[in-house]
Amino acid sequence: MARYGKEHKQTTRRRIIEAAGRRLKRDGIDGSGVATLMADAGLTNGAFYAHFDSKVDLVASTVADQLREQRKRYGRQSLEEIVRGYLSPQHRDDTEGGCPSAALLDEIVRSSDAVKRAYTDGQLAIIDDAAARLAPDDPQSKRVQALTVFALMVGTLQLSRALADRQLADDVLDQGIHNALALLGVQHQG
Amino acid sequence: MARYGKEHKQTTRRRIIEAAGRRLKRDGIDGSGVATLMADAGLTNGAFYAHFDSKVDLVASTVADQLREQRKRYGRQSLEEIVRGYLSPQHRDDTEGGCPSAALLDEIVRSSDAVKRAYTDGQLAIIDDAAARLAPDDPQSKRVQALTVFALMVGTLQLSRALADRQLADDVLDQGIHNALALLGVQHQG
DNA sequence: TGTACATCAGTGAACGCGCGTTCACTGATGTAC
DNA sequence: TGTACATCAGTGAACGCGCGTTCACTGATGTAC
Repeated sequence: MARYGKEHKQTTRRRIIEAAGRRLKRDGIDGSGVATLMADAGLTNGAFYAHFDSKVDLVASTVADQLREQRKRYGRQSLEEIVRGYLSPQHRDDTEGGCPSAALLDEIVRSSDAVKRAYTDGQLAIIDDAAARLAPDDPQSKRVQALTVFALMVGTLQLSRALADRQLADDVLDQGIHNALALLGVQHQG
Repeated sequence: MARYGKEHKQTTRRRIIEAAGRRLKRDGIDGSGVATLMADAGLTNGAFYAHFDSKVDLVASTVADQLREQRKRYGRQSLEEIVRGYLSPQHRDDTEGGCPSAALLDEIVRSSDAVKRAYTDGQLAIIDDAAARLAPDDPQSKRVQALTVFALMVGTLQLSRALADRQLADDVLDQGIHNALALLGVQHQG
């Protein structure tokens, strides 16, 4: 291989992390091997350790990246748009492109401290953004509420994904939107 | 080994399934090997296939058993007791003795159809019990509500487990109890 | 009552395989002269 | 401008290990005589 500009290696690292985001959410952490993760990025297994210390290092970096991207996306939407998008059939049917919490939360809980810390830090940043919208003058007062509404959304999406009955799964999403908006005190019709 | 009474093999099977319930919730499905699961039951790996067709068969049987036990336990409690017990610090800190949904839901979603079917069937039985309490004359009308409140509880417990900040994790549980009881229309103080 | 045999739950070694990780090597490019 | 060399991202084979699964064997007991 070639000697590239100094940005090349960083670009490759990003490519690995982005592909890993999709793969991990699809097959789980334990279900995704290093060779597969590298093949997804168009590379072979041997190059992995030039970019990451270990698989755990990649997982922690990927979780952090996923949450950073999610936070950026949510910054452009209203709380109601976030709730409606989150609890949509499209999101339910797109695990690999969707919320990392819904796909990986209970595997993250079982993971090493590095992964848990990356998750907690990234998630709380998203939560604090939401709390700041609920109470711009005292965000701290809305932190727990924002967390529990997010928990409701995560659990509802997971359960909707587990239900084989499509109609029931759709009804659960609609009821989840209703519950989430009610707890947020957001006005809505439907 | 000996030739035992005809109930002996069934007893051993139960022992494997009960130990597997704890191990799977602790280490996850992919994280629990057949040899470990058998050692937990005081046996060696070779005997496994005298009791189960495959690891998937054990997982499906264990998920079904876990939900059957959970349903039985909930039959002796009021809805408010269930909610308060579910969202207690004790339950959060006892993953291996606790709710199989909170520990395994997103891994179950990724599993084979046999495991998903065992999960859906067992979970809906619990949900229909709850719906029958909410509206004895028309349980069907409360099914979706019962499902979404359960989803809230699962998501809240998972998130509480992920948070390193103990105070915040406790506050999330308390707020979750408040939200769940409010959505159920149950009177409560606190 | 005593002996020979059938039963069968459980043992433990082995199977091929993919895991995370290591490492000697490759080869296209930028740099030095 | 042309050649020799240093760089270093990436390759691909190999490591020991644990995975799910198979199978020849064991040995304590119940049954037959």
